[in-house]
Amino acid sequence: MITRTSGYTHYEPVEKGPSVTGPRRRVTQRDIARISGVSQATVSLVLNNRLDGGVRIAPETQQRVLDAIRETGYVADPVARRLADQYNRIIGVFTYEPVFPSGARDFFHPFLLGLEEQAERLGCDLLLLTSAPVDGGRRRMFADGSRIRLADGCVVLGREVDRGDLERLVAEGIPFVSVGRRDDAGGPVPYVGADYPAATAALVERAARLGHRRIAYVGSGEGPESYADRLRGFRAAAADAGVEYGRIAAAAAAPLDAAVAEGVTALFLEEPADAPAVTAWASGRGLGVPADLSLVALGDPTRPVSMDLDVAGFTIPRREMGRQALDVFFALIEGAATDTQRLLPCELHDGATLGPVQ
Amino acid sequence: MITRTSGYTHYEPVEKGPSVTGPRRRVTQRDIARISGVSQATVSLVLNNRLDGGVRIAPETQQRVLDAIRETGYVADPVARRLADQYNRIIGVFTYEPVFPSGARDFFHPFLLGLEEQAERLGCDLLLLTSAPVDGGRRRMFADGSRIRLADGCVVLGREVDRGDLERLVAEGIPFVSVGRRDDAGGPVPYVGADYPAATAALVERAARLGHRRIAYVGSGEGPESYADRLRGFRAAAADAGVEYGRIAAAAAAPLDAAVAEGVTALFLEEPADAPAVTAWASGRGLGVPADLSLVALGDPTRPVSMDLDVAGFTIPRREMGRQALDVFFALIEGAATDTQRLLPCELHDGATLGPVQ
DNA sequence: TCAAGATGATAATACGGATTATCATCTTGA
DNA sequence: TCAAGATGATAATCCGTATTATCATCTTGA
Repeated sequence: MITRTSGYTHYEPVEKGPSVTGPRRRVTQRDIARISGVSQATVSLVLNNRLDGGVRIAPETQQRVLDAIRETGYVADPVARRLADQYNRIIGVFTYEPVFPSGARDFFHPFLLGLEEQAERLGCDLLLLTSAPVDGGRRRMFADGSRIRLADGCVVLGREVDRGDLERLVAEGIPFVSVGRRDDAGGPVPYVGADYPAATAALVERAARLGHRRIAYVGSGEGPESYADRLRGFRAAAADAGVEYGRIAAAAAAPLDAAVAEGVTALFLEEPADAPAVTAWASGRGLGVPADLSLVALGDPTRPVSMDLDVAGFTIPRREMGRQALDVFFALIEGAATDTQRLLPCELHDGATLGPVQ
Repeated sequence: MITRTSGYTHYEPVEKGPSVTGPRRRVTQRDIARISGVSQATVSLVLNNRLDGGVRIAPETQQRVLDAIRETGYVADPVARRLADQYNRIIGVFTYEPVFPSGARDFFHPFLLGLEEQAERLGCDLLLLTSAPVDGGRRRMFADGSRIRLADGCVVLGREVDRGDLERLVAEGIPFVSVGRRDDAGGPVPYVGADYPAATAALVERAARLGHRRIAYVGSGEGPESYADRLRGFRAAAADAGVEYGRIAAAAAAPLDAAVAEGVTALFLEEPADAPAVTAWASGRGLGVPADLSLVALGDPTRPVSMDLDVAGFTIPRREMGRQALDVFFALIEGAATDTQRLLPCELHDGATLGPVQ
């Protein structure tokens, strides 16, 4: 059987009806050349201002070409440029989940805000790789007919990123930057992440200063790098401060009860979204927060309407991460020497759930 | 002086340092051809399964080619593909304001949601035209070096769209669709809009049935098409229902006072975001809502609004508008016969501010 | 036996732009 | 007067793929 490796479908070859304007043809350098009475090569040279080397074009000729360009509104076809040249100033944005989720409290939104802001500043466009086929709820980066190479490279967003995809990006030498720290994948992965270890450690220290002697990390501490980073920071800081610590696998009633029974006085939630559930559990047990038990969310304090509690935690600098991701990307492309692995500091948030031990 | 018309700057031609993997060259059809001892054309033919017409390739030959493809992991370069074809399945998204505003209740968000959803379904990518220069707070569509022609066409978003830009889009035959109804611009403008007249009329009729005999439209009724549409629907329905009506230029205290003095019992707000201000004014005057005065918001609030009042009005089907915008766009591209000017119904929202006249 | 058809594959070209080698033509200076 | 250099512009080629026209070679039937 012959499989279609390309996976690409043309627009329907429907015969176009009698359109008013006729079939739109792009204005090409050939057209500009014809209009201004020069060759295509000349147009290209003028356009790219490549008059440095041995090439020279008379000022009047240049002007004629530029005039024709202005009149026609000519713009170089980025696809052609990409083929001949190497870059087209299009930066792909790949996400495993839809870029625009329906939830109002959108996780990706701030990242995109930063990306867009910087893209505008740098004069490049963002290509949302929406065409990547979705398989089992997640987009596939390298499916047949993958269009990821349309752009100069890409920014990878996602709570959890496929290891294989990263390896392939590295192996194929496709320039890319991950938003969020990633472990090596057959080579160092460029990223701009949040400094979870430092932020978590700072909060642990704060708890220690407030007199907490037994604290617990609530969560798996594995899976996405961000989870592992939190746990790592937690452990290191607790050990440094001489605080006893343990880990609770999930924010369920049984393990939480056990922890409290063992004298734990502060809970550090890997997943900030667990805060409401834990609060409800505490309330059900008659535990006052922070009087009897302190609560820290290791990430952005999520405050749904249902919760009146101002949970202590830290803020991930999402917008700035987006911005710097593009900076790193350009540094990669241009071969500039910069740190291509950056961890940005998080802003600590005091909140009202971390108090002294009674 | 030579001006750079293209606005395009190459990435710095900096010499890349000694990379570990070296510059990996893509595997091309030529490579496959060499490996399997055939011509590049044969590879392409096998790959695309174009063996229907006069072209024939022996099964064994096909197998050799397919084997080589499998061994090398060859993937067609989408860029070259686009060049050979006419379209690149990239759809530009142009907005006059930043696509990702910081406001939580983002006005554009639902539109983009629909666009992304449909783009994924149709297998095309969205190009956010972020490189368009901003001039006086608004993006310029046709600035020098505009990259709008970079895509197969574009979707235009924005509360208010520049007439000149639309005319140029029409004149140049660039396929495009406006999200939101637009007046003709040197030709019919394809759009997917909200049916403001119908929604507004429905609310007017409802007020009439509730006994209101004097009602007022609060707003300019001009500027964006959406304002004019609301006023038109308002006038027509009021006349039909035999209700006396007038217009108040702005949601300011003086004209509102005057209206009430003249016996107006229901206010229809062109700009839903004015609701809080009007509510505050009513409360200040001791007017009960809806006991003494009914209030209707003609649409969704465009600005984040915090209000305890559940204002009667209607919901703009933003997500669906985004979806159908892409449908219309493809219909244009493919020359399919469809209505390229669509008004989608809004969903009426009862709320608690429209009541019977006491 | 040989023209007509079938079979299998390729050369050539297009797509639009970037780049290099090359070619005219014009100045100079000796 | 004429070679050397300066000047201005272009032809040719490449990038990777799709497509069409064309070309060999082999069968077949009368």
